[in-house]
Amino acid sequence: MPRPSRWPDLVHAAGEEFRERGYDNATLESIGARVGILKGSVYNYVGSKEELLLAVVEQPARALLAELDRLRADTGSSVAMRLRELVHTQVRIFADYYPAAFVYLQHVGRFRSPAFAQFDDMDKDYIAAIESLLAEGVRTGEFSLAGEPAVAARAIVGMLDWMQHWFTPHGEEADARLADQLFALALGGLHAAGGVHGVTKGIGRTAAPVVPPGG
Amino acid sequence: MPRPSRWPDLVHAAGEEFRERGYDNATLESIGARVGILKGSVYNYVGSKEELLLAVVEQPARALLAELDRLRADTGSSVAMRLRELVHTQVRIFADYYPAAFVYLQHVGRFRSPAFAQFDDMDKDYIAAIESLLAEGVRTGEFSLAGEPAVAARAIVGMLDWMQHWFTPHGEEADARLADQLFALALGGLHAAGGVHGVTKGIGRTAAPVVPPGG
DNA sequence: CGTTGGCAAACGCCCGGTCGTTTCTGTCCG
DNA sequence: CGGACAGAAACGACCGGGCGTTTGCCAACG
Repeated sequence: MPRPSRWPDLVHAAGEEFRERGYDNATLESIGARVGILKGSVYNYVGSKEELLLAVVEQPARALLAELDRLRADTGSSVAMRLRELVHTQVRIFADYYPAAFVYLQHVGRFRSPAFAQFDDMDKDYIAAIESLLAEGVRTGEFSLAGEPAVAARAIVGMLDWMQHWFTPHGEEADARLADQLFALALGGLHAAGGVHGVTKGIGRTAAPVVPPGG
Repeated sequence: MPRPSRWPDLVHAAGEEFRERGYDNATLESIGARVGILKGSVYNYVGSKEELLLAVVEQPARALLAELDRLRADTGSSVAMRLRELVHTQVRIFADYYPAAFVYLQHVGRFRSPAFAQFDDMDKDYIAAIESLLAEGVRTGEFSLAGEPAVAARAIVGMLDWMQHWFTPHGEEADARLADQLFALALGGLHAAGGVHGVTKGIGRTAAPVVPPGG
């Protein structure tokens, strides 16, 4: 039996351990145990615990970054189609980088070390991009949003990012169906937020912005 | 100058510390420092660190539990109005119990100690209640949901619970406006998810459920 | 025989929790 | 008025365990 370097196994084991217990509660002993070695031996492959976290988080983060670039580059499709692409891609990332993507979400915005600052920045870029995407939809009249794009963007991001608490991959097809459902919910909310439905009549006339600029 | 017991101050300080650093990274020394005493003195008021977490999380949890009861008891109003009430109440809880409510959300579903098991149970009840609320809306024809109520419920919960990453209280009025926006987004998504909009045509015909029963 | 990679043990730090001691305050007597 | 006393509350040194990290040693292998 060939004995490949255990680095990838350790990263994978760390991802699962971080997801189940959280980075702080996960121990190198338990991570090592997953690949059948003791914690001291882990250091034959790993420089530090933080390096493991970085490795876990790196791949989904890069995938998300690529999606961000794609979203910004795409100016041809309608806003709805771009949003659909966004939702589908994010669900795909959850499935493909499971559970690493969940570890990323658990820690985003809370990274301490400067080595992770790029991820926090990326997160801000991501929400800003969605925000301006929605603003574009309003500007071009594709839908009419009574509220602020900042709120809608955060609602959509929340819907997607909260998936870490309930989503498990069920194959490409089922995951795509799920993405469709989420997309329909998101897009419908945008269309309806113009005040179509009677229940919202007379409310939501926003004078002052409700989300601070810093967000 | 009267010298009240420092228990409430300590709970408040702990709430802020837990929110900013996370429970694990927060130290009794830093919590004590916030009220001007050393960590040894903290134990004049506090039995353990976990007791502090319990105290922080208790009040917002009770408020949420009350909302859950209210939601279940209310069978007179329309599903939309009940959903509106739900959204408004949750935003109010965020504002009133800031930052304690955020600490609760950070830890919900991840509590280790049996003293916190009740909260995890409550969380499950909460999402189940929303799920059956949406199912009722479909049954009575108030809206037509092509997807599964389980998905829509989780999308709404995600939208609300993710607020921990961006919401800060801005006064009763502004917060209510924000709740209205969120409600409009949620309700619109439900109405539209029946397949009203052309973009969703031909997709989202769910044959197999996409969220496992255990969720 | 050198390299690889495993193990066991130890180190050092952090932090929750304990405890003997001090300091302050207010009250009760003489 | 003033000294004795009690209780509250703060201090700060210390303990013990957990865990990241280091180190020394040894077995297997080419």
